[in-house]
Amino acid sequence: MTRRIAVAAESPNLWESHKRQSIQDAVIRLMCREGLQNVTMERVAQEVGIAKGTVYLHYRDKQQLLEEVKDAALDPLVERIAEVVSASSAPERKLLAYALRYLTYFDDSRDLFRILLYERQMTRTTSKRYQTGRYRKLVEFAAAAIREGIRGGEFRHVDAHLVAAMFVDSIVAIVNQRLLIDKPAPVEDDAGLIAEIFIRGLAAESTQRRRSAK
Amino acid sequence: MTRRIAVAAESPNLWESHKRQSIQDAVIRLMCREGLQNVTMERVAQEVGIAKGTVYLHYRDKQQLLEEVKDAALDPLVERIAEVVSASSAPERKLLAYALRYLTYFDDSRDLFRILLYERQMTRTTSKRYQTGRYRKLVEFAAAAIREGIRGGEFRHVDAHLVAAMFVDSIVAIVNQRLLIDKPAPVEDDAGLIAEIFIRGLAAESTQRRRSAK
Amino acid sequence: MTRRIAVAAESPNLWESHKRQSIQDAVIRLMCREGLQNVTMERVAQEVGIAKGTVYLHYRDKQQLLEEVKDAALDPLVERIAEVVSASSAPERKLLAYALRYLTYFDDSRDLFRILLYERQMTRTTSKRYQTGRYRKLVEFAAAAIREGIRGGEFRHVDAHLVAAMFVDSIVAIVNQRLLIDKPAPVEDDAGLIAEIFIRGLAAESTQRRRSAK
Amino acid sequence: MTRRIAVAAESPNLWESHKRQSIQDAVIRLMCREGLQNVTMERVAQEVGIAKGTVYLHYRDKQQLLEEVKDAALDPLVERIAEVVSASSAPERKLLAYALRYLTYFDDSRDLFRILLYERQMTRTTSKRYQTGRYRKLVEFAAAAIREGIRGGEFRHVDAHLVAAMFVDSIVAIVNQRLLIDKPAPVEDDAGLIAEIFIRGLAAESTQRRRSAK
DNA sequence: AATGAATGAGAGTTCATTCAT
DNA sequence: TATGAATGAACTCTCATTCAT
Repeated sequence: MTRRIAVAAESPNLWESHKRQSIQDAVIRLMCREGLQNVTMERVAQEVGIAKGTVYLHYRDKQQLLEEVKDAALDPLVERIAEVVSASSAPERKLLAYALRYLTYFDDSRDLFRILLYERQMTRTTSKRYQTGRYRKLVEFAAAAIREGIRGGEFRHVDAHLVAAMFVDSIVAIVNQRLLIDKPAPVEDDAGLIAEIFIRGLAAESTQRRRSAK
Repeated sequence: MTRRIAVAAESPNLWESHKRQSIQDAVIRLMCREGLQNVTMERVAQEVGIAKGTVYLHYRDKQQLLEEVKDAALDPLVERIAEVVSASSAPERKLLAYALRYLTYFDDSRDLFRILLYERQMTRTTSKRYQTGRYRKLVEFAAAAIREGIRGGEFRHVDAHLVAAMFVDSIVAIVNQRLLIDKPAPVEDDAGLIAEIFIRGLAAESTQRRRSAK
Repeated sequence: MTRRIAVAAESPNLWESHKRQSIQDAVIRLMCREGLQNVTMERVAQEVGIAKGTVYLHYRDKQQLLEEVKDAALDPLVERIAEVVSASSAPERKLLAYALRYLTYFDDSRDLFRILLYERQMTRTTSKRYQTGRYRKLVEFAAAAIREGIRGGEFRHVDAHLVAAMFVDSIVAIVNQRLLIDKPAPVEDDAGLIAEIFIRGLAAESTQRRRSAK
Repeated sequence: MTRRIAVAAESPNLWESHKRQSIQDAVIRLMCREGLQNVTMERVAQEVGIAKGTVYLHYRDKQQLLEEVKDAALDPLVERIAEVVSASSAPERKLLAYALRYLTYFDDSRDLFRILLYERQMTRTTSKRYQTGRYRKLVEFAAAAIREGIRGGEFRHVDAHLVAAMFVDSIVAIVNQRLLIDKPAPVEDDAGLIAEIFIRGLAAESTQRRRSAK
């Protein structure tokens, strides 16, 4: 998993950054191994092998730590999705690429994201950022692609935002299903399924005809 | 809302059942009014008007209470959805009815379900039951309808279970969007949108042609 | 030391009151024995022989506990002084009685009051109540007596409030001196000294003459 | 404000002395600006612009630092009062001069002295030194003047030490009142008031007559 | 059956002090 | 001499759970 923290060229900050990293890693290990409930500052410190007070040298309080862990884990996803949407490909390709990247990203570290996204305290902790932030962004990215399709005549006139939410959560549903299955299909297949359902589901009449005429 | 507690044939247990009911109601009132965070055993007892210790006469511990509240709130949904799927209508109608009932159900008491389903502690509490239980059932119901459509030739050959998961979480996505919007569209509209996306998305080539020829 | 807590006629409140009393007593014992610094909730509970959590059953937080200890210790003083001032005796007698009661009151439990009044945390804790409250009241009582004397012609025209403050703190000074001395003089003597200094110090010219003519 | 630290004849210690000075200044700035509560070793070091550990090179611990700050701030007062008392003027003039210098001294930097003298932690910190030290000295100075007056026949036979304590705390009372008032009277007026009360209060019968005959 | 006072482990947080560099 | 990261004990407060009545 790639976690990126703003690291200026200064060397001491690099070191500081390493330590924050260790703490964040400990949080994640703890989350995955013992559940969010057991992520106490004491345990975190213990896990890193430092004193409880030392954690407070790097993070103002627990909430800040948790937020940063979440951000570090999810921001790259948002960025990667943003790339997809700002590309110049057709809306249909965008939806496909969107689903593909999403699935790929989560496939890398399933457990972590399940906790990060679906454990309550995490949601609480960052609810504001999340609701107005990441999730909303992800939905908006999808909505943008859909609107583009509508404008271009490929898609029917639908409430793009609503369908975008469906699209995003459909991906999440697949992420979850993949978590439950021992040997899930290749991400490409599942991404293809999602994209196809929505592309067809959204297809304008004319497109449908063309499609069916193919 | 119909809530059923395992009641053996004994008559005095009816009284017991009443009391459990009061406690559960108190939990729900508290959840909606003050948030899950403030659902402490103390407050629950206070709300019912009994002593804290008395709650433990009816529930082993807090977790059991919370689980039962969740079950009581969500089981009726599962039942109502089950009815839809076991009807003899066409798969397309079933998906529509499914989405409609789901949305309607949640629309009735938004706050409660938001907490019940998306607050972390609730998820934690019942995560096992949920994953192997209710959610799975709901997905299976949708999958059944989809398989039916596939067998009947109306739907393409897809992984019914996967698409069913997408379908269910798409509804959840809409439920969530409706929670964020002040004046959401009529449930019928949103249910229609969901159903249409998936029906079209799933439509077999032949069906597509027929549809587009309409 | 008499501490009085509003005790209604109800019996359970009496019991509750007893327990609060025990806790307050423990606080006082701790203060005197080991200093305010060692008055932690843990130690207090230990001293009473109860659990830390139990203290919080009776007091919202530490501050409330400390405030109540202070109030319980000092309110009676204020009441007793209030009696003196509202009597119908001559201003001179009032000042004497004032000093006497003050000294007597503190003489009963020296250590306690030293801490209560002069330890910083106590001042902090209750600073608002104190500054606008008890101390101000005590000063105002003395000021009232002085104003009365001014109106009656016995005292010169002075800033009654300022002199009252001097009067009160002079008493405190004597209280403190008594705390430092092994065998202090009888309170009556010291009270007499204070009263005489201020009565003479305030005496109007005419009064002075009369006095000196005696 | 002149602060003098015991500096032996060694020259390198001059430098040491400078650094202690900076630290003490920082403490005072911090006290006045943000309150005693925020005087942590961290903040002190920050304020000086040195590392926290460096502070411990100059002061054994926090308590020692605070004590020295207090000493440095109050010793000059004691010295100035000492001058007054050792002068050759009449006892009445001495009391007036005493009060005047005292008030003037505190009037210069009210906030600092309020904290230094009345914040709990400071009192705690230096209570022993204070009681047997500075305060005692101040009282003794006043007592000396009073005894002088008694010997000279101007004052009545009273317990000089006790009245001296009253005198000093009366001044403190006025200092405090001045701190609470927006626009206090000129120090001369208040000093005059104090001195007059005590001079008259102490006046021997003969003196009283002379006075009233004026 | 019902009570509710008592418990006590454990949470997050602060800060004076130390010590390897 | 100076650093400042690290420490860890101590603090206040919460709350699920127990148990004598």
